[in-house]
Parts: sequence; structure tokens; C-alpha cells
Amino acid sequence: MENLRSDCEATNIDIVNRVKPRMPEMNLLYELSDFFKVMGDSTRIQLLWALEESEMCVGDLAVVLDMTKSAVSHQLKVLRTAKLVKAQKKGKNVYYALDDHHVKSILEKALEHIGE
Amino acid sequence: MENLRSDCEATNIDIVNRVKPRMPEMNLLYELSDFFKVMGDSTRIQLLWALEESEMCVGDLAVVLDMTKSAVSHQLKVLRTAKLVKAQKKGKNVYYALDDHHVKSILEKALEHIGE
DNA sequence: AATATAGTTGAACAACTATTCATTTGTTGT
DNA sequence: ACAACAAATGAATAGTTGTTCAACTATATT
Repeated sequence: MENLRSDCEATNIDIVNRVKPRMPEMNLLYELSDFFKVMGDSTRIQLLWALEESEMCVGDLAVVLDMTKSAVSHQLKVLRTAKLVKAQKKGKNVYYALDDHHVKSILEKALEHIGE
Repeated sequence: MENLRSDCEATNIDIVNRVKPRMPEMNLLYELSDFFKVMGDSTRIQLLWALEESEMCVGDLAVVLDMTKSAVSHQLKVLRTAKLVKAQKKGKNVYYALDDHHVKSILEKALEHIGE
């Protein structure tokens, strides 16, 4: 027996009955929104944009974004956890690169939406 | 004279000099991240998904999402402000519909990223 | 006119998030 | 071994965000 949170009855029962079973699993919804949450920060967008131009180390990214290495490093970790970037150690430096070929096209679609 | 926030010098000056001028205006970056912020919430993703199936009124959306009308209304306002949905009053009800043809393709790209 | 229904709104609260600061780890060069 | 540098980390703080609750507006029904 389900415990309903909604505070009202359906107005168009036919529509509700058609749409409700087509809703995705809660699990998938969380994965989707988590993905967009990662994209929903200007620092991380800048990092992705910069890495689309070139693989870069943390210090150089800090210069490009004009932020501290610490702040950049924190955000790179978020991007790494989301599997959007990958890290590779080269001597004293850690070089980051894009790890997802969808990011570019998603950014393009978002730009289309904005530019209207 | 700029006031730099970065706490380090560039390691690869050539890369930094090539990437830095290609970075977009801060204004555009904020628009981009704001857009993704709107998508970065499971309730709003659910609303967009449901509205992709059919135009619906607030009460029906509340039933489909199993949430209160108030919570749904608050989130619909966010989506309306972001111009992702539009509202139309029909008698006692307010019917919401998608107002952006990019949403679907963006969701699809995001699903591709997740499903790997 | 009075009542019921649909939706919106604002305040409040709890949960979350990004940056800063100080510290630590690991690598290079001497 | 030691100093210098690059990056990562944890704790703290300030700012933001989503839901709840109660009050309010507007439309429909009797």
C-alpha cells in the first residue's frame, strides 16, 4: 500500500494513466539530474571549455581561469568523479583531458537554446 | 591593471596563451551554467519528461510526480523563468507545455553519457 | 453571494555547495 | 637528505536551493 505525497486527485485521469507508466526509474532520474548538476557550475563549464581546446595541467588551468589551484583542483575532482575528465601524471604535473565525447555536443545544444 | 586571483605562474605559457583568448565571455558562461542548473534537479527533469509526453495541468503533474501542488508550482516557475515551459490558462486549470525543442536532444545526449 | 477548487506565493527551515585557508603528499633538482 | 614546487585534501564558512506550510488570488459551481 503506497503512501501518497500528492495533495490532490487527477483532473484528466486518462492523461495521468498514459504518462505515469512512461516515467523513467527514479534511479535514472537521479543519474540524469546529477549529470546536469555537475554541468551547472560556471567554474566547471570553464574547465570543460578550456580542456576542449587542449589537455592542461592544474596550474595552467588556474591561470586561464584566474583562480587558485586549490579551487581548480576541487572542481576537477568533481568532474573526474562524474567521468567527464581524466587525469594523467607527467612528472611534477597532473594533466587533465576530456573523457567524454558527449560534452561538446551537449554544450552546443545548450548554446542553441540560449542564443534565441 | 588586473587584479589576479590565481596563486601560480603558467607552466606551459604557449598553451595558456592559446587557450585564454578562446575562453568565452563570463556572461555567456553564466548563462550556460544557469541553464544546466535548471536541468540539475530531479523534480524538474521529471516535469520536463512528463511534459514531453503531454501537455498537463499542475494538479495532474502533482499526481504523476507524487508531490504537492505547491512544490510542483514552485519548480514550474523555475522552468518558466528559464523559458523551458510555457503556461496557458484553460478555465480553472493552468496547462503547461514544453517551450523548447532543444530539451529533448539534450536529454538524449545526457542519457548516452550515462549509459556507458 | 457563498463555497469549493486550482494554482500561486512568501517565509522559514534544512540540506547542500563552492571557495578559502592551512596542511599534507609526492615529485624534481641540488 | 633537503629545499622547492605541484597538486590534493579536510575543515570551515558563506551563500544557495528545494520543500513545507499557511495564506492568498482567481475561477467555477450552486
